[in-house]
Amino acid sequence: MKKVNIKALAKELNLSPATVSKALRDSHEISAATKQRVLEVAKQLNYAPNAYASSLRDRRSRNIAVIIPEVADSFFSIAINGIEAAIEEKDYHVLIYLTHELYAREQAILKDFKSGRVDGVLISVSRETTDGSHISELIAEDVPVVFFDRVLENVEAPKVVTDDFNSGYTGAMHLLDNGCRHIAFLGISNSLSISNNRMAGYQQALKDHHLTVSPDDMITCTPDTAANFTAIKQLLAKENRPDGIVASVENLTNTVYQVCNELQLSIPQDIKVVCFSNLDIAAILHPPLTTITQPAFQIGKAAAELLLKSLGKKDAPSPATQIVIPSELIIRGSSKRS
Amino acid sequence: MKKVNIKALAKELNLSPATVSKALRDSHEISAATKQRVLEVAKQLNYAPNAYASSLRDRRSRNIAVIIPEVADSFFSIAINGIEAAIEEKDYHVLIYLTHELYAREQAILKDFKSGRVDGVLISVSRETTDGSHISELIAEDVPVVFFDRVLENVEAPKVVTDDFNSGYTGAMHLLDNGCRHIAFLGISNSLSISNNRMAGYQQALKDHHLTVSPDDMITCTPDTAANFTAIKQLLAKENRPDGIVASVENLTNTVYQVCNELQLSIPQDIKVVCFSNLDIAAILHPPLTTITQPAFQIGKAAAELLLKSLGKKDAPSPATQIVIPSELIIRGSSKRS
DNA sequence: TTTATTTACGAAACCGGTTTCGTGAAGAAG
DNA sequence: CTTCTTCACGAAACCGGTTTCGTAAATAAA
Repeated sequence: MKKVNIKALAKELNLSPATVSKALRDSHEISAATKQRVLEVAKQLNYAPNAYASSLRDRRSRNIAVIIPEVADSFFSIAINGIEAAIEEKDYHVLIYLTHELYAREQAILKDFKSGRVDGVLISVSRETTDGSHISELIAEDVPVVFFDRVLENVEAPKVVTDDFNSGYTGAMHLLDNGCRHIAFLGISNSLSISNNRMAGYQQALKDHHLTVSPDDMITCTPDTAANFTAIKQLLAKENRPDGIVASVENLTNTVYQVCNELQLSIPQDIKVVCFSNLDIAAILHPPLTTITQPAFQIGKAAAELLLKSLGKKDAPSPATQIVIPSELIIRGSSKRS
Repeated sequence: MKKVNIKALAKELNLSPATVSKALRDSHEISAATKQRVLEVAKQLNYAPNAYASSLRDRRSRNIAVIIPEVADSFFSIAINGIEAAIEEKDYHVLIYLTHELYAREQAILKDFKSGRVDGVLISVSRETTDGSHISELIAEDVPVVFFDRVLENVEAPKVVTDDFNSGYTGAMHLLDNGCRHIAFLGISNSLSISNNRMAGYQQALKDHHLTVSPDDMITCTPDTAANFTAIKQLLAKENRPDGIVASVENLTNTVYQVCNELQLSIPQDIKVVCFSNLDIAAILHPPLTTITQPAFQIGKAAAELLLKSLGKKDAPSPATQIVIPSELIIRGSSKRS
């Protein structure tokens, strides 16, 4: 089968490409009879308009990009569903891009978007990202950007986040209430807002309990699982080891449990654990994991809705817009009072 | 900042767009001095070529599509990494599309690809997909397609799969060897090759042990978790309930464990469980889950490599190409002999 | 010195739709 | 019967790069 374009279609119909185009777009200038003829033959010939030609002419692609660090994290996979739910039927395509937590890749992806490849961007930045100039540049080129979850505070764009400070506070407070007196915090970055805010909440909880915050108890984890294992093991093997852990991302769960296993520390007797996580199987872990569950779907949806508004150009949200959707502490066995 | 296109750039340089274009593409017809000038001014003006214009002219987009049912499944999220690893540096973009297990959506996505939006497609079909005409039509339009994991046998296109029959056989055999005599199978579709092949392997294992295969013990699960819960609960609440379960996809793990929990059946004493899964946290479940782990990364990578070859048009793989990469049984607590 | 070749660049066509503008014909208004 | 609209459609420009082809100038070969 050959490529049947609008010209071929027009020839078949003995009409001009202009007329065919208008008929397909249901223009009022075309008679009902002609429209029907065109539609019929188009279907019969299996005509599919070239998306790039339209994009070129319209100067818009009807594509929006979702940039996330990784897809193997239930927060992001659920957030994507929220995004798609908002975009649904809006005649936009959702393109998913993964940075694999690499700043260089994030830069490269955004750079490519300056060319008009997408009409808007939803982004959750990588762990490595500290500088937001690549994002600001994109915004300067009139490509609307909306942050979700992992935001850069100093870039002027709408943001949708959860209440990271409160969540960190609540998580640590929960452990304190259950008897912990020496709590460690596992972050994923020194620059990332979510990590810092969650840590700040954790610190505040300690302070409110008149406990000192020790830098040794705050570890910054990396995407390297083996390295995290070593670091956490070192932390928990210390003489004066923590009796509680607040882990700031889902992917640390496995490592924490493995280390405890290896060190023969039993959860929650020896050490209690709270983890930011959206995994539904948290409930069937050994022991079931107490989680701070983020409203992933709602965050994705809200962010997409903001972006759609920005695209509408009608009532574009202010760059200062910040939507905060609270997380929920779900108490399970891993933090049970002994 | 305005959109700076090649014309504006040419004007700034006092050159023609043709010359600028050639300079940017490092054509031999352009002098080194001019090339450098162009490059400098292009960078200075922040010039980014319009991807759609190039695609239109070249009649290729340098995009490839990955179509999967869901991203919240570690098989697929890992497979994506494999795909990206193969595509890396090949100057192609990877676009991820989700069908959410809906045939209608799969059709809609593929239909859109007839327009030349992507140069090739990697697909793992939805549960609902039985008819492959939407895929055949795409192939007929000269868009190369490669199946991975969830393939349609009767569509002529290269395929990359794991040894589903053997895996089902091995999983069931493992349970039988550990004392099970009444094993149930949880599938996800009556038409999907992976589900059927895994089930066939399971059946063969039973036959080899001279056990009868009962239709009542083979459940077809849906994307509806609640419904699955009910069905599995019904199965396990029967008087003559199974003493072993082979679950054909990762997402069933949670439900199976939850049902056992609710029915107070302990794993593995009362019932042993094997599940197809790539979850690394299988090891920290309660009890640790025996899995059949698919080579997700390798499958993704191999599929992408086949597609790249198809795009090359040089040594395109035969449509009959079928690569089989074996899965691995990882024995853990959930199937331990009592 | 003449001819052949190479070099470096520009004009214009092209990819495939969309849209503006113009026009002939039919129908309505005067 | 004339004038004004409305209707239905086509020619051509356009979106932004890329490529073919042509050409003037510079250089090399004869």
